[in-house]
Amino acid sequence: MTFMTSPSFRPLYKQIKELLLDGLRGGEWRPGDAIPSEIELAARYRVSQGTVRKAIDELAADNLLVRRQGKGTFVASHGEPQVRFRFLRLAPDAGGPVAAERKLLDFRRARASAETARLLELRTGDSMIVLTRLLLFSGDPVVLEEVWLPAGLFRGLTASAITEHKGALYNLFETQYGTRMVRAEEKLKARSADDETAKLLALEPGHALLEVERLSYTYGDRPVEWRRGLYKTDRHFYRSELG
Amino acid sequence: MTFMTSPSFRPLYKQIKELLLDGLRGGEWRPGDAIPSEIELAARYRVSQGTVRKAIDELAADNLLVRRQGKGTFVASHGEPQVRFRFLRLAPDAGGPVAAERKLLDFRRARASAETARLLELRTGDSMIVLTRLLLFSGDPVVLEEVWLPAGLFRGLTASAITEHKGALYNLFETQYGTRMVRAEEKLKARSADDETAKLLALEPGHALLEVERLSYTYGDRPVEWRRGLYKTDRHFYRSELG
DNA sequence: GAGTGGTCTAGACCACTAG
DNA sequence: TAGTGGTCTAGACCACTCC
Repeated sequence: MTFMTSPSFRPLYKQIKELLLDGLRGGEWRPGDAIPSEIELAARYRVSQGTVRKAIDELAADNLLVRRQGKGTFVASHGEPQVRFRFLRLAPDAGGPVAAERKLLDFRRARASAETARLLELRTGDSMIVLTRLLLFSGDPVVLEEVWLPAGLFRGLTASAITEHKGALYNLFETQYGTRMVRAEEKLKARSADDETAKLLALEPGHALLEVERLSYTYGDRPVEWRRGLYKTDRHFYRSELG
Repeated sequence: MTFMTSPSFRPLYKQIKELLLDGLRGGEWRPGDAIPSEIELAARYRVSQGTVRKAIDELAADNLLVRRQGKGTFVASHGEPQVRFRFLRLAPDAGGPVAAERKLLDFRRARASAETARLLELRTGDSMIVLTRLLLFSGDPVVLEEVWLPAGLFRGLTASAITEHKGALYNLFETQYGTRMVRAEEKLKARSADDETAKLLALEPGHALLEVERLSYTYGDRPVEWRRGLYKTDRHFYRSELG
């Protein structure tokens, strides 16, 4: 199976990668599952093991799969602790563990504004779920954030499901609603606290806060969540790496 | 050449990678140069082309090398326009090109504080170069930053060399002083403008600003620059990607 | 056409994990 | 010991660039 006749040439391993992505999107293998072995996949797709390998390499580089020598290749999951820190970029000035307490302040339904609809590729007025929550570190309120989700993707999501869930929101989403957040883009600005925010974050109005807007994507670059967070950066900072 | 006898097994391609890194560190190939072809390197190191290939793959993934099909493999350089946006994460709210004007406000020598010395792995009191500059976008001052450099690495650096140089500072550093910035870590906080900053950024004192501290590294994870920037985020935002 | 990186294959063998 | 991913090789051929 070695046909590549230009023009518009598409490498075999890229095609295999697409097939594997289809399996991930379609739920054939779910977060935490092992996918078939390289030899098995090579036989299934009638290509050499090396070609499957290269496809998997790229998916692993994209953080969609995790290879474990001797054990197999697994679908990446927000259940693994190290993954959480890829999405929560806040770290304490003084080292030490980050044990966050989450307090759900509000849970409601709303209609998508023109702007929200545009970002999430929905129609204006589409039904959405909005939740407001507070993150506290050792009792100190540090993050106030609002999360917007398309209601269609999270049918049956309730406030108590969130408060009772242990672990990250993204873990709940992937285990209960089959939506895995794969990557996100954030836009940061500095902003002064308004009265209500100041009260919730236990600081004076006008205090400088870090505003973080996040658009999260699932497989295939489909946007499925929008967040706006206000971070108190008195004893924490946002870490960014420039490669 | 296929000896790998555990324990403390180190793959051949990792060793080749180290050898290539030595060449980069030592200046055998300079930014913009082509390195020898894969076949040539395979012959030099007595390994197969595939092994060299894997070493180069990793260096390319680290943004140290750039592959160009049909032409060769080149040492990454800050001269290429697309690289600049890997380090300047500020983008305008309304799209459009980012043409920044740079104004050097101050150029002086100083001694490393204990904190600076710790970060840059120097000794307290070591000689340093400090420059303060303003970045303007379409005439509007947006970034005020202070850059700390070990004087030993940048002998002969003058204010006029900086003001006369076209292109990014990092481009000047790599072409004139042989120090290429490979990656950086940034810590972000929100902060209120003090009187002097407010004046320079044309805003009122107390205005919320984004504070960005950057530690930049050259080959081999050696820290060689520390920066502190204050960003006006009224019409610009800092972009971050969570993989 | 010559030279470069890019793809694909087939096979051998090593390192790691688990039963 | 069997099965998995990881390394390494040798060789064939393709795509791209430049002369």
